[in-house]
Amino acid sequence: MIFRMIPDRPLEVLKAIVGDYIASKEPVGSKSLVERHSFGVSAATIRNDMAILEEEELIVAPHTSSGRVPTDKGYRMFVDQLSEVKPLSQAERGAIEGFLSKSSDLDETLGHTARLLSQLTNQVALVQYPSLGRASVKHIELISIDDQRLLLMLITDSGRIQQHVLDIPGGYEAGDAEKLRNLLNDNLAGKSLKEAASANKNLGQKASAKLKPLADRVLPELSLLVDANSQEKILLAGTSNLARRGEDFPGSISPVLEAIEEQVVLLKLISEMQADSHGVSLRIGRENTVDALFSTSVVVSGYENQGSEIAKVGVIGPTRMDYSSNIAAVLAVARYLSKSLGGSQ
Amino acid sequence: MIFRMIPDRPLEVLKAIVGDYIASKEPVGSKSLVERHSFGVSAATIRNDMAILEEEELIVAPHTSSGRVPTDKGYRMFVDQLSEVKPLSQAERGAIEGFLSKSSDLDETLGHTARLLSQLTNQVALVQYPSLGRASVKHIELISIDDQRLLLMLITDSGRIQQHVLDIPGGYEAGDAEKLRNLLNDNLAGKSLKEAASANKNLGQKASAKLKPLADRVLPELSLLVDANSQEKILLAGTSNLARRGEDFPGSISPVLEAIEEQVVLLKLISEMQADSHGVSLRIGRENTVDALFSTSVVVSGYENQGSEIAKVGVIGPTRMDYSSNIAAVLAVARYLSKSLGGSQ
DNA sequence: ATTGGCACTCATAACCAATGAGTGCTAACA
DNA sequence: TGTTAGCACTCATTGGTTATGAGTGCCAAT
Repeated sequence: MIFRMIPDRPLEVLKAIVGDYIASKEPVGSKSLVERHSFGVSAATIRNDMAILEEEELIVAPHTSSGRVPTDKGYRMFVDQLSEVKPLSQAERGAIEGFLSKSSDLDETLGHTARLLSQLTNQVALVQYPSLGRASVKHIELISIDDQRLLLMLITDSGRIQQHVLDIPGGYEAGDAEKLRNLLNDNLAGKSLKEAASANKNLGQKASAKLKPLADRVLPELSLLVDANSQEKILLAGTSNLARRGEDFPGSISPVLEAIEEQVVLLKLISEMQADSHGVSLRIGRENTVDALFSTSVVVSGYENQGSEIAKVGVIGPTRMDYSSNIAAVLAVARYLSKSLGGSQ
Repeated sequence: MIFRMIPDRPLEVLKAIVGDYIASKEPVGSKSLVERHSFGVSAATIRNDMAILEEEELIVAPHTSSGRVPTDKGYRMFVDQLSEVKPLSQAERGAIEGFLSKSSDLDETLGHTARLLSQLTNQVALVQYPSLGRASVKHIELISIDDQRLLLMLITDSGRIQQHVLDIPGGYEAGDAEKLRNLLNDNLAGKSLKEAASANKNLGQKASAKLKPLADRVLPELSLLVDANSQEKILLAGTSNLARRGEDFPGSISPVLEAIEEQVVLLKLISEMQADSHGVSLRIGRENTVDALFSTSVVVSGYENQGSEIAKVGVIGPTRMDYSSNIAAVLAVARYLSKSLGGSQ
């Protein structure tokens, strides 16, 4: 919603301010602006333009007589204007290619992805585990731990492995576990988790009388494993990057760290974010619903498996970040991650 | 190695200095010392004692005329003198009891442990995954992902689950995977990983001709999974606690964060640490071999499964930490973790 | 619409003096 | 010999005062 049309030059000035401010960390004034860019007009003219921008709350002066700093709204307008993002360097492409070349299991892949993204952007990287929402059952395994314990495992098509140790108070027979395992796989394999959850409920009846007690114990636990909401998970990497940018945060960085360590908060936040036409979604400063993140921006993009988005990757950093390169990096990593998963699962 | 015997009162003074400094963050002077403790002597006398301590490099004055601060050596002497540690509060005991009541799988247990310990101590908590060094094979599983892919899983008696996705370029038959799985379990289950690794090498011959190609592909990968050194892993929690204590670190906390995020560094460090008679081991300041950790102290203790130590838990924080309560917390958590694992695996 | 000129603001840095906590030393004392 | 009081000295911290200068807003001229 743009209430007033903003003329061209002021918009260019905004871009210049954002660019200079990101580079210098210093509020930028009209004079330094004209000497660093070739607007072809004088500082006074730029000042007039800046007055317009200030009127629209796109920039603000920290104190009466100092340079200007972009507001959240200013950053927002800046990124919305951003038509093409800064392409990655050859070295960066190389790094991405290199890391995904080796096929490995999901845990490793996501772990590497997180590290890669944090190194690429010098921000905190976040990688969400594939949501169980759209996943389907690849395999179910029941493994005997001892005579009173079973390990229940669920493997989804996205490669996620969920496991849980079950106490079977009365004990069980090895053969029964084997039979139940087969029963489960025959009935649930290939089904989406939602289907599986409901099918699971009716499965108790299919079980033979002998199998019944064990099934009654295992099936509810399986339902728990299948419960998508309770199984969301996020991987973080490069939190030290936050610390290095400590000056960018008003008080201390510790509330920020706390917030992103609190998985629930972060999950809620990124689940609210809807990708725009470029496939990327950002929250700038106070657009974040979480107080502790009011001075940070979050950039995320979805990654896919078999054509449908299964989770998100992204970075989180100070609002004063290089949006262009961060967006590029997030997009590239998301794309490569999709490719890597699509090819190997 | 104590070169000179230090008389009793100066030692008491050292304890008082450490205590006051931990509480106040301020260098402590002779005057505040006599008024907060009842030494029964005057400030001038305390000053003489302090001169002795300074002579021995147990304390140091930040600037010519200011209170004194313990050196690493001073902290070391302090903790070595520490006969009994501060017992945990009822609430703290409750928290520990509460958390371990619910049995769950290893991942969850260790995750909870890390969070618990970080909350208990307000420091960064670290929990090492059970080392594979002394573990034994509980179960091996081969699960079909698709016709060119197998998921190889290794479950140890400590509850650790290692997995890896294998490409089988030529494809394989479902029956063969099943047979190989049985062969592996029959020959390796119950063996220690070291035994398994060597037994594994000879297993190729036992495989029937038909099984041979698949076995040749799987067995080396299994060896990799069994390789104890490459599979070490550490869980961290509460890194935001470091940030809150930011003032305690000279430059920035970011190098510290970097160092502890670098698992290899941390693993090397804690593997060097040998528990003392109380079951706890600490590195104070420059005793740490890692430069970035020169202003931190590390407190670790081992936890056990079936009577033998399998890994370590601990905390890491500024040298100016409350050693007494942190040692108590680490010890208690390690003990309860041992109990929890011993009872459930 | 653009520009040069100008008065004004205000954060920052520099300098200075006052304060006071804390020390080391010495001489007296038990 | 160990302890104490007294005293001169150091030096980080604080507060106040004063430049400095980057940057602004406004206005009249182009």
